[in-house]
This record gives sequence, C-alpha cells and structure tokens, in this order.
Amino acid sequence: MKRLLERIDREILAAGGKRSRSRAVVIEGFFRARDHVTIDELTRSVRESAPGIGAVTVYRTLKLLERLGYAKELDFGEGARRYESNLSPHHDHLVCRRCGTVIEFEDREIENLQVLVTRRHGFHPTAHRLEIYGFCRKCASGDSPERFR
Amino acid sequence: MKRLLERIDREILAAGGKRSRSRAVVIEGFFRARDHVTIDELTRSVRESAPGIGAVTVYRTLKLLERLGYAKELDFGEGARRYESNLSPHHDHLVCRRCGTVIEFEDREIENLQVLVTRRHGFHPTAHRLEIYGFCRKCASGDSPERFR
DNA sequence: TATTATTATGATAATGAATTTCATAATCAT
DNA sequence: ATGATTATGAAATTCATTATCATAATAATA
Repeated sequence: MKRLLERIDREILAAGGKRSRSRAVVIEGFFRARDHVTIDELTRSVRESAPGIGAVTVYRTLKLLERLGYAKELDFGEGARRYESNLSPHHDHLVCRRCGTVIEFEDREIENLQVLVTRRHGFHPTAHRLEIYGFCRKCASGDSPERFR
Repeated sequence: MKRLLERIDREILAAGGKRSRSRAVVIEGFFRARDHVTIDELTRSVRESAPGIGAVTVYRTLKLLERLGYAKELDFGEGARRYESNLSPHHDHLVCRRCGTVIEFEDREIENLQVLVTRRHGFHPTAHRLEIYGFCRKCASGDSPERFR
C-alpha cells in the first residue's frame, strides 16, 4: 500500500501536479475503502479522520485517479457513480437488486465472443461494460416470493 | 402501427388510465422516431407537430411505456437517458464514441455464458446490460489516428 | 531559507437531467 | 350533462456533478 501511494505521488508530480495533504488522505481512503464506493460514501468515511475535506476534492481526486489509471468509474444505474480501484485485472459485475452486493466475475470466453461480435460489424472496441442484475444467493433464497419486484 | 397504438390505448384504459391527446402524440412520435432517442430529442421532434407538449409529459409517457413493457431505458453514459422501443427481441449495443452510431447485436452464445456465470455464483439474473464502446467502421477508417482519444 | 510561481482547496454557485407540485384541463363513467 | 378521476404543463425542487474564485498549500527559484 505504501509503495502504491508513493508511486501515485511520483506520477502526480511527473504530471505537473502537487502532493497535497487532502489529496493524499482521499487517495489512501479510496484504497482502504470497500470497492465500488460512491463519492458520498467515500467523503463520509474520509471525513471521519479529516473532517475538513470538501466533497469537491473527493470528486476531483477520483477523476485524477481515473486519468492516471488507478480507478474506474462504474454506473449501476443508481443515480450516483461508483468507483473501484483498477489494480485487479478486468472483470464484470453481478449486482444484487435487493441488498446491493456486487460480485465480480471474469469470463475469458465472453470476452472473446465480444471481440468476434465487434469484428463482424467492423467495429473497433475500446471498452465495454457488462452488468448482470438480479438477486444474490442470500436474497434469492428468502421465503417470501413477493420480495422480488 | 395503428394496431399497436390501439393495443397500447386499450392497456392504458385497462390499467385505469385515460387516453389523452398529448400522450397519444408522444407515443406515436416515439415509435416513429429513430431508436435510442433522448427525451430532449423526442420532445423537440414531437413539438414540431404539437408545439404545446411539455417535456414533463414526454418523461411521464416514456415511463408509462416502460411500465407497460413497450419501451426500454438505455444509458450510454452520456448524462441523459435514451429510450428504445421494446418490440424487437432482446439485443445489446455497440456504441460509437465518435459519431454516436448505435449498432444492435444479438449473440445467443454470450447470453448462454452469462447464465452459466450467474449459476456459478448462485445468482438469479433478471436483466443485464452489455455495451461495447469504440469506433464504428466509418469512424475507425479515418486517416488521422489522433481522432482516437 | 525567503521568494515567487503554480497548483490545490473548499465554500458557494451554477448546471442539467429528472421528478414533484399544483392549479387547470381533459377524459371517462354515470 | 354531471361528477369523479386522471393528465397536463409551467414552475419549483431535487440531486449529482462541475465551475468559479478567493485563499491556502506546495514546489521551484534565487
């Protein structure tokens, strides 16, 4: 973790940025936080140790991390973006509509088929998003079927 | 088209709704419009023939069509939702980052693999979204490579 | 180390899509 | 026609995100 933060610091400097206290706090908070955080969630958690941090700084810092390739924007259609760290290899998401749990999965075969699809259409892919919505094991095993809506 | 509009009218009535002029205009406009329209786009186009229509009515009418199963909400990360008619069978989208063209595709094999993935995680899928972003054939064949950003 | 130049911060305002409110109008059932 | 209900549309509201701007912090220079 220390090495990571130092590396990011160096990249920020190299890009003409400065290392500020607030930014460092947000960055460390982001990597410590659970994955798929909301700006709001991260702001709250970061403010517990550093109450002065403005939400705007959190927005800006995550945009910065995204530019540097350390964070990825997610959108599960909730109205607010989420961010995940981009350290682990590419994966897609199963999103539970009831409890909000997010399960990550990776399927090489699906990825390959996607490439074939784009090829058939002369399309040059640069990114994709695949999310499967539904109910996780726990939520699906509830007794009352009407919980599904 | 006429049959479709009549059928929708009947369903609205059956659900306790009323058939209003504005709503009829919006619904017909929606099915005549090109697919993947924005609320704003549809509002403009509808207002050409019926200038009085309020944007709110367009919002409400599309929500209604979605509830009835005739429209699907899309989100290509542009900040504004898009809607497509839900008459054709399920499909996913290739979205060109340059010209905005949307190519629809359907791949049974990908769908099957998705089911297998969810099964592995004890997850009960109810919906999914798969979008591949990149450049369509025309935009990719441009001479200047720096158009890719 | 002191100075200067640049970047970052954070409070507030602005933006923009989507929703709510509410008085009025249209539509349906009697 | 009448009454009851639903729909409309303008304006206000909400909420996430971005822009503004004066101040503060940081880096580079002397």
